Amino acid sequence: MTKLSSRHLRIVTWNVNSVRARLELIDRFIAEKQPDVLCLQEIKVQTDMFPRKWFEERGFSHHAVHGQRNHHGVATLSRLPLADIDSQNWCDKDDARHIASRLANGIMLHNFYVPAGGDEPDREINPRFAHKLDFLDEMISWSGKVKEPSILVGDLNVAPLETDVWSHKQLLKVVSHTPPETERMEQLMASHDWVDAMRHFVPREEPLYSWWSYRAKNWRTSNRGRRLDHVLVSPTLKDSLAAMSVFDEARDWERPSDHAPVIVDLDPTRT
DNA sequence: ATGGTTGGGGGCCAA
Repeated sequence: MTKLSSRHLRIVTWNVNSVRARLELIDRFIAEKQPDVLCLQEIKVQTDMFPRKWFEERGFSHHAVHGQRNHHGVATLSRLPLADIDSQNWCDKDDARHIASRLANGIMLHNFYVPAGGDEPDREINPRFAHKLDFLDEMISWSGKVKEPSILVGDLNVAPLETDVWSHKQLLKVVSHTPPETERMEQLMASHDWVDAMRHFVPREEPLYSWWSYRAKNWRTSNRGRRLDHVLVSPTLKDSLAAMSVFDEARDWERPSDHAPVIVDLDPTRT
């Protein structure tokens, strides 16, 4: 919007819950916030049906898309060139849950959609929860080999801190905030010394959410949110962090996603 | 303790 912010590299992560259902929302978001790189999750469309032209018309001519029918799917759309586009399978499934790409300044950008894990937080009776824990374990060992400088974004479906949920006590047995998940999140952070870019700007004592259930009426007043979306940066990128915001206004727009976009500005002179 | 909403797809399942 301002000339000042145009000096920054603006990266956004947003679980849109179907890209095709959200084009008007994304259009408005692009116009208002002028992102440079959009990392979307849950695009819910197969790769060859992704609306590439629609994004090209809005200046996002560089695409890294990993989609599938029905579920999941991730896409990174950029105004700046993307190189080394790569995706891989996780937990020996061909779910579309990850896409990697490299920005011109050499930063590797990893866009993830971690399994939600179902309702029952018991891996013995809930295979979805078992899959989620296995996926996180695989991410932890993979992350230990990630080279700097990298950025890991996405819907990780884990709210790691007590202040990342509306009630720590009431959510301890609710999938997304159980000890086996939050412990794995800690291990993931330690595996690369990732810097939590959101908490870099908001003290850990303060509530910070990025998702509010569709099922709650008056989501803003009841504010039963969770921080499921994350932006992690390599230690060498810490000094480039310039600003962060959860754009919760978009949760109030017509036909919203249940996730709000998370916006992070980097100072490219410090990357 | 329960139910509440949304999207994809083609009839309930996943979130």
